Amino acid sequence: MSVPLYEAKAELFRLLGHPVRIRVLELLQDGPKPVRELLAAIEVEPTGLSQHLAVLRRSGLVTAQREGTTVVYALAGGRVAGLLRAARELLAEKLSGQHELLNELLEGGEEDVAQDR
Amino acid sequence: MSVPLYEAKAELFRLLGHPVRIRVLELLQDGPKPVRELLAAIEVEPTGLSQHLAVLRRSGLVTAQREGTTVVYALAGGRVAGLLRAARELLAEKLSGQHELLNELLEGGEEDVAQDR
DNA sequence: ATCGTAATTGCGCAGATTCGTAATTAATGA
DNA sequence: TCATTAATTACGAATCTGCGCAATTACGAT
Repeated sequence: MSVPLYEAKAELFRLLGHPVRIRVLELLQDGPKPVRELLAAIEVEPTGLSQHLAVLRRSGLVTAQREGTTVVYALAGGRVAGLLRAARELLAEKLSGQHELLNELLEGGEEDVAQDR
Repeated sequence: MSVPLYEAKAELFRLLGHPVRIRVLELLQDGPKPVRELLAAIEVEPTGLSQHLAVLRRSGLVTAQREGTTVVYALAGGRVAGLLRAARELLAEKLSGQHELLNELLEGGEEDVAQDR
């Protein structure tokens, strides 16, 4: 195999590492949408959106289809939603962890938390 | 909330978007490991590894603990593995999709694939 | 205290990403 | 054909990331 698996994985994550692209994917979870609609929902300029859509298209995460004067985008494959869900769960875990930590601090406990530094 | 959720999600993905960091997380899935061991497994220089470990530490994805002369890293929370698995599945889907496409092309079918440009 | 090893940090440079402006393509209607 | 709107691409400037080298911290042994 010419490209190690972990490189492909890193590449995938790197592609997802932008707010606009995340929002696009989330919006597309509810079904295909024309660019115009994405544009209305995501605070970004047309040219910027196009560029991010191009990234997602090239990577094969979404598909584009011309319909008359507009272009309709859709998720390519069902696994994208699963990945986004996993990310959401991880974030939830992390934030709740911080919440617990905050409580411990407020209660004035002395337990060492031993992290960072 | 000061930071929109989709920004946090994008940030999370961005953190994962590097081969070395992916490999570290994968290795840590089998349990905590000292830096020395990661270093032996990952083809990267000590200073580079440290920098990537620092990124993962700051983001709270891993924890570090000093044990005498070495430092032991571990995954912080079980959801990281789930995220990596989701990524693996997505990649598998994508690659198998390409495989099917290849077959269609070899069979000389005329069906339009309508993707990218 | 000094040395040696493990690991991290500071810093400068090369390369990649992102964003905006301007130019381009595609389709539709006058 | 010409004008208009939707969407994309080209390109340059500003910014961010990753990497290597040198310096630093932390710990244990002599």
